[in-house]
Amino acid sequence: MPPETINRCPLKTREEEIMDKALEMMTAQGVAGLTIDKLVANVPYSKGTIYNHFTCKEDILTGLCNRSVQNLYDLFCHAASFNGSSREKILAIGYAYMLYSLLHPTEFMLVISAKTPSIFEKASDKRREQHLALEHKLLDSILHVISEGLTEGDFKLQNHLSPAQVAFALWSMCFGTILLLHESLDRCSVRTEMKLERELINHANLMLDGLNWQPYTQAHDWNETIKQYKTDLFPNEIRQLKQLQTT
Amino acid sequence: MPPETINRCPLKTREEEIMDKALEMMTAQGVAGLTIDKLVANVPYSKGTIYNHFTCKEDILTGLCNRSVQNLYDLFCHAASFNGSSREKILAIGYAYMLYSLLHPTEFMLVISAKTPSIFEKASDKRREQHLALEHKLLDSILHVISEGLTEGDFKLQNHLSPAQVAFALWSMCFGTILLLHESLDRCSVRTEMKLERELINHANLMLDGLNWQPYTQAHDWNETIKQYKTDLFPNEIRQLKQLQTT
DNA sequence: CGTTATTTTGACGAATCGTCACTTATAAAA
DNA sequence: TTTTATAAGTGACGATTCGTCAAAATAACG
Repeated sequence: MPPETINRCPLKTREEEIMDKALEMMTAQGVAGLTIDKLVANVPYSKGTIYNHFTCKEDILTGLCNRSVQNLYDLFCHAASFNGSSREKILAIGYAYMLYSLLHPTEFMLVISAKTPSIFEKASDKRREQHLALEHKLLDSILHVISEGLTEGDFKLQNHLSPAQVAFALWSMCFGTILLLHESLDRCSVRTEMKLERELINHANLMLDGLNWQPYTQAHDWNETIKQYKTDLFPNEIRQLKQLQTT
Repeated sequence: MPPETINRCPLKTREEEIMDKALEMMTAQGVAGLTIDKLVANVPYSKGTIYNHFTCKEDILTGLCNRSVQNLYDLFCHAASFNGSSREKILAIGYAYMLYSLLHPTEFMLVISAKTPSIFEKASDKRREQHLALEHKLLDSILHVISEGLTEGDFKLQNHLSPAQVAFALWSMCFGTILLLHESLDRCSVRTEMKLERELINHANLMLDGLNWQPYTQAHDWNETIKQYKTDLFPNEIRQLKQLQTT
């Protein structure tokens, strides 16, 4: 018999260990900098062992992506706990999304690349299913705030929009904005004049106004709300971010 | 002396020929299916000649991406020529963006991958500059419709938003929506219940309502406008799309 | 200790990228 | 026409990289 009880736990740790090192290498040398051979050299296991945990390189990437979505989910839940109106909560989720993309650029980019057929198709079924489940969870956390807004009467569904459609509208809008303005991407021509935080808030407010989600942009001091995000809701993340920017 | 006048023209043709074949291979076998060796085998030129036109594989991808942005620009201009209100024109641009992504999925995905540092950094300076210039042109075509809407009094700039910010808001929103709902991406968990055309129009209308861009969603028959897009503005594209879907 | 089941290992084959020394083609000069 | 200079084309080659697999190491059990 093989080592059962003894190895079950270390096995999980080892998987994390491999992913940690892979992420470290990618952060240092870009996605293309991750090489199985180099990874083997930086990890106390051999190539065969790595291929025992992951079916291929793309499987490692998808695994990292999943871990990332889980972390993002946790941050979304924290954002939804903001002590304020439902509109402030939904905006906080968008803000959390942005913070995450800035704090963990490599992982954020990974979430996109992992959606690419060339990567996703090669990943193992196990990690693929995991990914879909996690994504669902993420959307649910947004849906939760939406139903809160509905029950509190802060906005009404119009034009035959379902809550899921509203959630998706907000999500895709944040996603597009962050993606196009992300530092990790080589500056688009627009990038020069645009500041991510400002534009994200603008876009979100435009869409929330379009939804007639109270209070309107004009009827509230949103700068004050954002200040609260920074000081009360995400003080740790803001501090980390400042640290990151000075180095 | 080398062949000057005689070769200058064929050189350009040859470059197109190589890119055409590369695109064909990628459409058939995915982005990973494109291999220099395979490309050499499918083209009447040798590897050395290819490397004479392109510095590396990534340079070919960026070249294809640029060609794609140019085509998209042409489509945007056509959309902006729609015979209707400024809001109808701006919505037509979003619709054109979607049509393009459906008609040329490989090229659409390329526009994203080409923004990835691992690709963009390796491309030649020449193609990088070209890319930025093309992207600027693309944004300008949107800006043009925005200033039209402003001069016609269909909406007003509010909250200190500049025309460029409005253009960017609309662009990034369309981009995010199309990207997340694109067939080329493996279905997100949301994908199942969402239809690209419907959601794109929804999102655009939400944002345009937020901008107070007249006429409001409720005050106009947008289904009729979309029907006009299909029959009057993009009859060829719609036909091609139907052909594509039946095969 | 010996046997059996499992994990770990790294050398290997296959595929791919990009280079470079050499060949071919073309046009000006003799 | 022949020669020569220069550009363009070629494909064999070295260098990487991926993923496999037979053999070695390890652990449990009799």
